Order: sequence, then structure tokens, then C-alpha cells
Amino acid sequence: MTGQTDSVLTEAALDTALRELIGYSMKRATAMVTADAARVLEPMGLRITTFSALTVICNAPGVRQTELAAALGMERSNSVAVIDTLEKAHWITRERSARDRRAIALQPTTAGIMRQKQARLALLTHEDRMFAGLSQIERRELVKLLSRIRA
Amino acid sequence: MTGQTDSVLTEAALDTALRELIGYSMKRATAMVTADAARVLEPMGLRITTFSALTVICNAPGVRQTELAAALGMERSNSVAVIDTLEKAHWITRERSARDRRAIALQPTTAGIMRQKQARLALLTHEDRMFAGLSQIERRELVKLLSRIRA
DNA sequence: TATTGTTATACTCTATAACTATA
DNA sequence: TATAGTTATAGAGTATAACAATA
Repeated sequence: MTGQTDSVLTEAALDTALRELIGYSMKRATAMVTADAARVLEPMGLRITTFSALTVICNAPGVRQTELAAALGMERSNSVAVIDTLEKAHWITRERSARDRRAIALQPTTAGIMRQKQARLALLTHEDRMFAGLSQIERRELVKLLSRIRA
Repeated sequence: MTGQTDSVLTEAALDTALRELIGYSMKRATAMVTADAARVLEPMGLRITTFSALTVICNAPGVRQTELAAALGMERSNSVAVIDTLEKAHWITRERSARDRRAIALQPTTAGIMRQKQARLALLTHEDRMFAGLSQIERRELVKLLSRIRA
């Protein structure tokens, strides 16, 4: 192996041209963060989507499936499998709403609340590691800048 | 429809609890930006992955497939289909390397270079719209903060 | 008529293992 | 032995259409 290449440009990183696009930096950084978060959640039997849904249900007991999906920016149809997973793990229950018999109210179980708290702490630790290069002020600044992006 | 819910919390957004995680804000904001970028690229016959690969090839003619995949943070195996797409569109060519007959040097065609330039301009316009709420200084600050995140 | 949950389906992205031909 | 490109495959996320029950 010579390490040689047929490329003319050998000095700059190959993705330099893409770095002028903010979206590219966002995508690469987010992929890094979410991959690490997924690794943290995996031993707890959670994925990012299931953790997110569980967190919403724990913080808004009785939430409907459609509301949940909308809050997480996902399709109603795709939320079904996520909620199935949480229900099979006995972390949440589905209860027919008395007021509107079409709707289903999602309730967290005691085990679900405990698991969510545990996963939340693990993720906060993970973020403290990933964002160690940023001060608390800079972390808030990052979130603030992200919140000002509009489609 | 009453608009009523079984949820106890009706005032705050349902994903408030998730907003304490920086990764959540990053994921939602990035999804918004990349979805819009994909819409911009689609009429040009490009997706984000194919545009990214084409851009690297245009800026580093002769780059190898393995180098390309590494630069974009994707698996070698997954880069094959992306390069197939670019080759079938006649935007790039595959050439066996003379120095190392295992390797393939990727070269952009004239049409490929033109398409990349066109797509790049469309994406810069798209970003000017998405990031209109941020000054140029703030955009650079955002990228700088993202670059300091470490796994 | 419209909405809720659901099923079916398809497409993209991603990840791993294994093969071939070259080094 | 190791590397470059490739194939096959499977999992996870995402998107659309259509259906039954209910409003």
C-alpha cells in the first residue's frame, strides 16, 4: 500500500466544498450525536424514536396517538409501531377515550416512568460528553440559533 | 370535533421535555433543512447523497471510491449505488487506476460539472431562505459551534 | 363528511458479512 | 495477508393510500 491517490487535491479534506453548506455541517454533526445517543439507549431497550415517544407520554399522560405523532413530527401511521413497542415492553398502556371513542389515550406505567428517567439521565451524561467542547452559554446559543431556522 | 384532549397538559408544547436535549433540537432542525434541500434537488435528478458525491468528485477529480465514502462518512458498500446513479446519468465516469488496478478513479464529465454548479447555486438560494432569520455572523457561529462537537 | 387508529406498501439511508481481483 | 470494489441482505426511518369505527 503506497497511500498514493489519483486525486489532484491531496491537502484539503475531500468534503471542503460541501462545508460551505450549513445543512451539510448540521447533518454530519447530528449524525454523530444521534448515533452516540442510540448507542446509549440500546442497552435499555430503547431507540431514539421510542425514547422520544415515551418521554412525551410521561410528560403528558393521556396524550392521543395523533397528538403524539404531530408533536414528534412523524406520520400517524408510523407512530403505531413505536407505540406497539412501548406497549409490549409494558412501559405504556392504550386506553380508549371515554369522550371520543375513536381516540386512544396513552398512559405511562410505573415501569415506563422509571425507564424514562433512567434513559434521560443517561442521555444527559452522553450530551455532557459530546458537548464538552462547548460552554453552557454556547450550548444555549447553539439551540437558540437552531430554533431560528425556518422552512 | 371538540378539540378537547385527555391530556393534563394543554398549554406547553408536547415535546417540551425533549427540548432539554440538544440532540433533539439538532435532529428536528436538520430534518427541516435536509427535507427542503431534497425538494430543491429533486427536479434536477439529484438527492442529497448523490449531490454530495458529485460535489466531492468535481472538486477532487480522480478520487477513489473508498476515499469518497470515507469523506462523506458513509460505508464503501453503500457508495456503490450512489456512484452507479451518477454514472448512469453520465455525470461521472469510472476509470481503472493505472497505478493500482484494484482502485477506480472517479472523474466528472462536463455535464456533471455543469449540473453540480447548478445544484450548488440552487442550494445556496435554499439556504438563504432557510437561514434568513440568522445574520451572516450567526450562520458562521452556528457552523463553528457544530464543529466543536466531538464523539 | 371528517377524524382516529390502523394496515399495507415502498423507498431511502444505514450497517454487516462475504466474495473477487488485485496488491 | 490486506485492500478496493462489489453484492446481498436486513434493519430503521419515512411517506402515501386506503380501510373500519366513530364523530
